Amino acid sequence: MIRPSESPVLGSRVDGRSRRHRRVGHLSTSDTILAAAAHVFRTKGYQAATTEEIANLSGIRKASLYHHIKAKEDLLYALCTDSLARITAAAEQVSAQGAEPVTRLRELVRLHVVTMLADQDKHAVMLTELRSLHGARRKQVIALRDRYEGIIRQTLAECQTDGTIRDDDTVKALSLALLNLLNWTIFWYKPRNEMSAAMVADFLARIFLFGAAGPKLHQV
Amino acid sequence: MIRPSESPVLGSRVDGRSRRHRRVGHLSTSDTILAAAAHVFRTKGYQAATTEEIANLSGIRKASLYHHIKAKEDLLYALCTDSLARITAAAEQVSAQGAEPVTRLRELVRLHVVTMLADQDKHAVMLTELRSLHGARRKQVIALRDRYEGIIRQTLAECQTDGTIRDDDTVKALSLALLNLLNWTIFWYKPRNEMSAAMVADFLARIFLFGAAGPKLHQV
DNA sequence: GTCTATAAAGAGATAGAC
DNA sequence: GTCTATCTCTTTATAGAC
Repeated sequence: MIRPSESPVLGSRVDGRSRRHRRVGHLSTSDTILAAAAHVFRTKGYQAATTEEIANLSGIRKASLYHHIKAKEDLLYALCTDSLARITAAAEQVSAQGAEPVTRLRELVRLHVVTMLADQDKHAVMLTELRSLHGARRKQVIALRDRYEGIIRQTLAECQTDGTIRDDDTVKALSLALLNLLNWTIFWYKPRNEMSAAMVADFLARIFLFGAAGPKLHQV
Repeated sequence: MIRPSESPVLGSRVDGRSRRHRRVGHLSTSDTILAAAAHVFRTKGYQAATTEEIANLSGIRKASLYHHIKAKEDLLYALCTDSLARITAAAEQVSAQGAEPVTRLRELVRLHVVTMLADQDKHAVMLTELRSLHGARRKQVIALRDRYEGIIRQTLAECQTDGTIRDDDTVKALSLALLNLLNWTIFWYKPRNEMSAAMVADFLARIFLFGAAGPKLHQV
């Protein structure tokens, strides 16, 4: 049974051997289903994705799916919380480093882009299929997202204070512009791109940091 | 019957009086249906949007819808071509002006953002629901989109030539970054925002132009 | 834990009256 | 041009055997 707080991330399981039936990449059945769901949800959208297609891609029959989940929406919820839990945990580590604000901001951008592009299916689903999640679970995912954005905004504010980012724009406007710049990448980046995810991240970070530079950065 | 090449844009009809049954905002029934479809497609996604809900929002019954369209997908196609035809026509006018490249680029950004935010439902559908359009019509919409992006890239290249945009980034990378910055706005901008659409456009243009500035801009 | 078979509901589209 | 009624197909989810 896939439970929100326990849902593992693709490729994260190392103890696959304890399972009776191993699959390609050492994923448990639940993990295989999650990966399949992410792929189909991303490609066709949540509503157009059928449980039958997810099952087939997972190597089982449609009915067997319901041994692992209670409803199709469970898969969406698991993917969203998984995506956000991971990226938020990493961002909080960066924030706790105590490095210069602008250095942390660069790291947050890199982390955001690299994490997002390392598992595009899952993060694309979180970013674009949230409207198909309903009730309390939708609110919960939005709260997780707000918490993550809070880390970005806090760092931006610190950059304004030390003069590396101009302070005549609001933190809110700056964070929206930054997330604009980063998030839309999910729609066009292909792993076989001439640029690696890290290169894309640094390219976008450079545009933002020059574009929103404060007095201090100009002296460098 | 809603035909792709004839589908009018919301609010554009001035000869509404020639219709027997006028509606709020002087929209013909076909226009009302298009607006309703745009709204429901955007809110729930194409697949989750039911023809019944579109009909109800249009003030008619589900079956009456099929006097105006042959299939649900017609609505998606009409919205996509409408969105792109309009923005492309305007962009081509800007390009024909003969002003300085960087001035034209600023105008293109303004046009892009203001047009997009003036009819968010329609443009959001074009930007995010394309995967639900199939066959030849999908290809056609992609071709329209490529043509529009071609105008942006051409202008960016001219900015590189005259030194207002740095030429050590590829035009392709720059255009992707610029469209990142502009397009994601559709997900968070609300008309009641403290910033007008034009202000958002100028804010984003400034970030991009400073962030990707070439040697000439630094002398200004 | 997976299977076949099927229930139950939803939704796109059509028929034909007015 | 809109309506009521209905067809038909798809899809989520369950029942119960193995």
